[in-house]
This record gives sequence, C-alpha cells and structure tokens, in this order.
Amino acid sequence: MTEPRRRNRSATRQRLLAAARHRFAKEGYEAASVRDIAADAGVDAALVFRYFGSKKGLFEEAAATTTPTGLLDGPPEELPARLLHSLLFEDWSAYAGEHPLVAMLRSSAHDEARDHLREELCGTYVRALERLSDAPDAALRAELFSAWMLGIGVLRSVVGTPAVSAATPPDLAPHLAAVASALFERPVAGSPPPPPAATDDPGAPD
Amino acid sequence: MTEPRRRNRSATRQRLLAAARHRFAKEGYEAASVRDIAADAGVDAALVFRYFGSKKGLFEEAAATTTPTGLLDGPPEELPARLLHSLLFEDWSAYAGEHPLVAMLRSSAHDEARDHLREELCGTYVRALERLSDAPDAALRAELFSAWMLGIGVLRSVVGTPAVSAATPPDLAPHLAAVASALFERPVAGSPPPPPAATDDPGAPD
DNA sequence: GTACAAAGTCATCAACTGATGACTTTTGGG
DNA sequence: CCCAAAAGTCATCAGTTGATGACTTTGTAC
Repeated sequence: MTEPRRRNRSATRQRLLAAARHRFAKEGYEAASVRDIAADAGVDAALVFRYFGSKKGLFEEAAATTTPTGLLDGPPEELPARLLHSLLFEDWSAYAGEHPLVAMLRSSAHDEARDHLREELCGTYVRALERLSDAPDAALRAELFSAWMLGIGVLRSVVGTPAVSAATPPDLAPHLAAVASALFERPVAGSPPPPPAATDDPGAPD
Repeated sequence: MTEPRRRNRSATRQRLLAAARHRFAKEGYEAASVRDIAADAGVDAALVFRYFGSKKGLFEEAAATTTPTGLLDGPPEELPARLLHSLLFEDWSAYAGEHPLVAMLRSSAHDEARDHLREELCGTYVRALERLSDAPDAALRAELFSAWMLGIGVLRSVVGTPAVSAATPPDLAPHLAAVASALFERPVAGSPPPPPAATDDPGAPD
C-alpha cells in the first residue's frame, strides 16, 4: 500500500474537525481556542493552520452541515413531525448534544455563522415547509413553524426549561399536530412515520 | 450639595452598564472586552473593576433584566399578543436592537447567562402563560408558546430570515391567534390591545 | 487655601490568543 | 540503506485579555 499507516493526513483532519464541532458548539466561536481544539484531537495546534489556514477556515469547514438525506422527502403532512423529531431526538452527540443550528446560535455574533444559519434554515427547512400551504404568505407560515422548532430546540438544550426538556415524543405529538394544522390550515400529523423497520418488513420491499 | 458635579460615581456606573448591555448583546460575553466597553462609556477600563469587581460582575449586573411593568397584567386572552408585540416591536435599542432574552443566547455558553435566561423565561413568561390553560400539561403548553416567541425573535433579529424579518403586526396577528388558540384550546386575540391613548381618553380615568 | 477623600487615569503584569517558521520524526520508494 | 517529501512538533512572536496597584485630578469641607 502506498499510504502511510500511523501518520494520516485525512484522519487527522477529521479528528480536528470533530473536535472543532464539539468545542464550537459548546463554547461558541470566540471562547473555543485553537489550542483546546487541537488538544482534544490529540495533535499539535500548528496543524490547524497547516490544514485549514486559520481558525475561521476551521470553523467554516466544521460548520458545513450535513442535512440528513431523506429528511425532506415523504408525504408533506408528515414533514413537520419528521423535522421536529430529527431536531430533538436524533443523536447530535457529535455537536455536543445539540442540533447544529441550535448550537450555532452561540457563534451568531459572527457573520459567517449567521449567514450559514440563514442559508441552511431558509434554503432547506423553510423551502420544504412552504409546500404545505397554498396561501400567499406560505413563506411566512413556513418561517413561523421553523421558528417554533428552533425555539423548542433552544428551550430544550440551551435554556433547559423543565417541561420541554422532559417532554417525550408522545407528549409533543398532539401539540405539534394542533399548531402545525392551525398554521398551515390543513391536517398535519403529530408523530413522525415509523422507522423503516429493517428487522421485519414483509409488506413493501423495493 | 455634598455630591460632586462632574465626577459622578453613579452616572459613570450607569454609562458602563449601558455600554456593557450593548456590547454583551451584540458580541456575546467572550468577545466583548472590558476595554471596549469602557471605551464606549468614555471612561478608563480600570473603573470596571473598581465598580463591579470583575467582568463577570459587570455582566451579571448588566443582564439584570427589567421586565416592563404591566406587561403581564390585563385579560389573559390578550397576553400572547402583548408578549409577542413587546418582544418584536418594542424599542430594544439599549440592547443593540434585540430583546435581552434573544441577545443573551449569544452568551449562552456561560452558566450565568443560561441560569438568568431560564429564570426570566420560566419565572415570568411561562408562569403568566400557564394561566391560559386548564389542561394538566399547561406548563408544557406555556413553554411551547414561549419557544415560539423566542424562535420568532431569533429568526427576526439574529438569523434575519426574510419573511419574518419583514412581517408587520397585521401580518402576524392571524397566525398568532391561530397558533395560540390551538395550543391553549381557547380563543386568543391576535393583536395586542390598543395603547392607552394618552391624548384623548374621556371614558375611563382613574 | 489647604487638606482629605472620592473619582478617574496610567503603567504594568501574567496569561492567553491566533499565527508563523524552523525543526524533528516518520514513511515509503529507489 | 538512504533520501526526499510528508506529517507532526516546538519555540516563539506580537497582540489582546482580565486584572492590580500606584498615581493624578477633582471637588468640597474646614
């Protein structure tokens, strides 16, 4: 094999990116120092500048969000529930336990972070939710629902409000259905569709 | 008079507090430096430590929020509209243009800020909104509505989402009424009550 | 007018920040 | 085995940070 075994450029990059995601999410851009990130990754801080040019470069690359594929597909009336479920109950431990968009609020003094936030939110979430309404202000409705999800995420993982923090999917489902139905003026499901059930699915293959 | 005229301890304190509110709101706790704050206030940075002991002390005192008196009074069905109106359309220029609770999210890596946020949100807003519902999960409903308001504030002033940023009170009123009514399962007004009309109010004095 | 205390300023410290370049270790081909 | 390039480390720089204590200015009471 032509590649070295111990010293591995791309693996080190990935370790730095993972550590950066953690630190930036938990402490915000300013408070997270390059030295701390490098220490978490187990490498020297100088490698950050070797591989990413600057702290800002590291942040930009670390903040490049991966919207889970398939999240926006499926029946429109299930979309709100699927989005909220992903936001709240997916495993975001790679981002210090919070959804990347929620964690990025800590760095929102930086234009980079704000732009990224807006693009991700508008370009992905709002655009998908817009299809739920035919009203002339469908975009506003979609943003208002996005605001609700983001707010719930903030209350849950940042502020730590008691009721929302302790809420389980069944607790939230009726309210989700009620609010989304009222906002989009059409029936909206309160629970996400069941998972693909990889173990036993005799019905609909292919 | 026994107090000096030019050199005024309390006036200088107030100037420092005002500058601190601005900087902390706009840049977050870490990025806002004591020197910058003091420069904004037009005094020497050493006075910060003279008057507040430390940067943290300054932050705590600057973050002591003043919930507008009377905001929580009045008919319950008008409360949501009044709260949202205060959050979005009141003059928060003292806090760099954002509601203090929204601005404090930038400093949410600090436990101080998080605790303050939770106390203010739960102790004031959620508690007032709880009265809107008799359901066993009234607290959850109140938090969910608070989450919505906070999210709208974030989208409007932090993320800068187009539709919510451009929305006027009449644009929001119907959606506010629909969402709040659905969440609290009772009729809720979409617009705040008209202002006291100090110019011409022959009806109900005293 | 002088003395005293309050109010404000200045110089400075140690720690930390992002960043740079020279250095050392490892790796794999010849 | 040897070497060149890649990968990683080290020492260090200049600037900033929070913080401290000595100093100067101001205002007033006597």
